Amino acid sequence: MSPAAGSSRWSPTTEQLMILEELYKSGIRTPTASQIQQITTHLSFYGRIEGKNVFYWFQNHKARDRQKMRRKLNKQVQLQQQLQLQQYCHLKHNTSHLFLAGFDSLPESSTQKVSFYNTGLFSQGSAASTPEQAPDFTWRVHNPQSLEEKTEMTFCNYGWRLVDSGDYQGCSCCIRPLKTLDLFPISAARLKEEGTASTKQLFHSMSTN
Amino acid sequence: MSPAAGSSRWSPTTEQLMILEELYKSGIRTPTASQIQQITTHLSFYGRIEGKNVFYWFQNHKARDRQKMRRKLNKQVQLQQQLQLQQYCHLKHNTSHLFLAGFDSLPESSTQKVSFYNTGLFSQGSAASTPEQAPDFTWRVHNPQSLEEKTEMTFCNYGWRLVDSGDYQGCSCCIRPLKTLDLFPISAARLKEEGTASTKQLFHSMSTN
DNA sequence: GCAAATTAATGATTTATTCAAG
DNA sequence: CTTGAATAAATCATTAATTTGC
Repeated sequence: MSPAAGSSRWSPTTEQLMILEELYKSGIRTPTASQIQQITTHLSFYGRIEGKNVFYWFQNHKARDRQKMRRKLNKQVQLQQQLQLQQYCHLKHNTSHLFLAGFDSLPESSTQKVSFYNTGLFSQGSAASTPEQAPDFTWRVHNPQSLEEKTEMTFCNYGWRLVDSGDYQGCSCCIRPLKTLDLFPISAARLKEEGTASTKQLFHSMSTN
Repeated sequence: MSPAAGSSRWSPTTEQLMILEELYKSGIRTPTASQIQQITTHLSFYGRIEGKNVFYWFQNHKARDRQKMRRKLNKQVQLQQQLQLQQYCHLKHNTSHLFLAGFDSLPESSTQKVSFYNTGLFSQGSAASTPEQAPDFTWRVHNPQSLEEKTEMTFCNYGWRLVDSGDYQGCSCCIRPLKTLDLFPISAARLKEEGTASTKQLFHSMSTN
């Protein structure tokens, strides 16, 4: 690619990335238009950047973070399920003279719900974000006092005018009510990616031991 | 709400709506930023309107149109399935001395694919759109010659500057390759809304005849 | 070492879903 | 119930890592 002409898509410099991650860690998830503008302005010191880049970065980072967490949770739950299954099979083995043949559904907790936003990753963040090795990144974004203020714009779509509302108002994600997601009966799309091993699979993995 | 202060959300005037629908019928689905700007400008003659209103209108209209069509298609297919099922059952009845008991899957075509964009609703539109009762709507949007030009922006997100590229370039939806959707093995989300009746349901509906 | 070829990350777009005003 | 607005999920597309054969 031509070096100066800029390639077709933005790729963040190391510093830009560090700052963005710092902001994310500090609790920002869906920055308002004015937040985006300020962030863009500050980051443009380290290289070419537009508002939409910042917007997309947060959107993608949030989504992929969630995705990562889901996968992790599912792994845990799968392990737990396997354990339960083994216990169950053990019981079954010890009492095989009483009942026979396989079973198709896990005994309990298959439809257990887990609070998604309560897992700590989405914590308020106002507590710390100690700038350990943060370089010349000195502008703070959290303004705990104004957490009550409703953010006038949380999504930044076509043609929104940037409304300068002074300083940052903290992350909007902290205000909205917590959501709970079904952990187990998951949409087909999710199943595609992090499909919780079916009982059949579990059986298979066990039989090969 | 206060009358003059503007209610919380835009509600299109009759004329604005008519024009928007005319544009939609003419083939526009995902207008570019410049298209949005021009449309907005023209529509603002009939009442207060912003670019994002136009943007959202097309997005929603397209989505709900598709949804409507899906429902219609599914109804058709369900009927067809029912017919097939009845035929099958008839055959089954006439040969019931040969095989026994119920079946769980439809005999054929359960995984048939159907071209979604080929159903006519998404037709090119350059052919007609005769302005039947279109009032003072005189500005054309289709420019068949420049269909080859790639639209530089198809989605209009945060902070995109409106790039004035002269006139309209025709709808981008006409350029992209046709997509085919699985008609039958459908995502859970779709199933929720327009769930094609399961064999069980079909049986039930038949048994109540 | 070093490109061509694969694969993994991730920026950008589109589609689906949800919320809420009227 | 309809529909404007907003968000989340899925998908596309390009770039960076990484591997592989020389």
